[in-house]
Amino acid sequence: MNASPTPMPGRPVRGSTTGRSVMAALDLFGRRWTLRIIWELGSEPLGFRLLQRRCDGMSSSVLRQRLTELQEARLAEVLRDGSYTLTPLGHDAREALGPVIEWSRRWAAELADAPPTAAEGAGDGQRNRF
Amino acid sequence: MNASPTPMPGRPVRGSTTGRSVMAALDLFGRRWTLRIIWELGSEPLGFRLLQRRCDGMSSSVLRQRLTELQEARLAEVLRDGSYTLTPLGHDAREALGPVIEWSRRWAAELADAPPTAAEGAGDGQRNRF
DNA sequence: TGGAGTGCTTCGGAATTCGAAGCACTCATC
DNA sequence: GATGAGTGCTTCGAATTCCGAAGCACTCCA
Repeated sequence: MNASPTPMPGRPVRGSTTGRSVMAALDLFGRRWTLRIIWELGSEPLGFRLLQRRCDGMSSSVLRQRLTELQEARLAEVLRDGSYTLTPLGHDAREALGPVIEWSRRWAAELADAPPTAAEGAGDGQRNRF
Repeated sequence: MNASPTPMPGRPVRGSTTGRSVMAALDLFGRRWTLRIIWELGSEPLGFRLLQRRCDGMSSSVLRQRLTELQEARLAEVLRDGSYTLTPLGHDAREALGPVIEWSRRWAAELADAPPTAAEGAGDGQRNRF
């Protein structure tokens, strides 16, 4: 498998020596596809290939990696029939994600009428404001 | 600069053809350090170098990239004095992250007494359950 | 006139992600 | 009982992303 161990609370995480649980969570969630997988898995148990399709055909190798991480972190588990689900803890996590989803709607709304025109951080005018 | 454009609601996102705002948000937040930056920036405005230190010395190139993305997404902005803050929208986002932080505590607690022993998804027993 | 500190860029190497291909297997259907 | 379709999962080379040290231009203070 690849490198970087599954972030867990209590011990140092990638790029952090503190080991605070928040940072561990932020690291876990801050990996490509992790949030998405939790989201998709939240509504119903899914088999590997179906889950992959739900995630816009993400690469199987990474999906496998993420699923392993989520299992190690006790957010997901495999059912008898081989499909994946969220554990109670995993469902909690997904619920915790609820406000983020709500926020994204406001975000979309806000960007809708706000002028996306401005030279938004592109190679804009003032370079050094010293 | 690097590739992959800043995810924005309304148009297709990396690995998604739907363009639903939720997916855009999940993509934006699912980039390394993004959540962390929002988190650190939430408490007070920070200059580039200080922010970098707060983020466990993350690489400056990526920090620059993330800050640009966050500005484009209207979550962050630069103050007169050159320091970075969250916009109101950005603060909303951070608040939306609150439950995730709470959850991480429960997560830590749960993993504390749960047996971290089991062969958790490692090359465990049954390979193909067909 | 020096440091010391800042925002930010460059760039080569390391790590992660992608995606197509394939393996082993099950479950119909023929 | 061969065939085809579907499944979970691996492998592996290439593309992308990330890292981190170094450096540039500049400001502020002594």
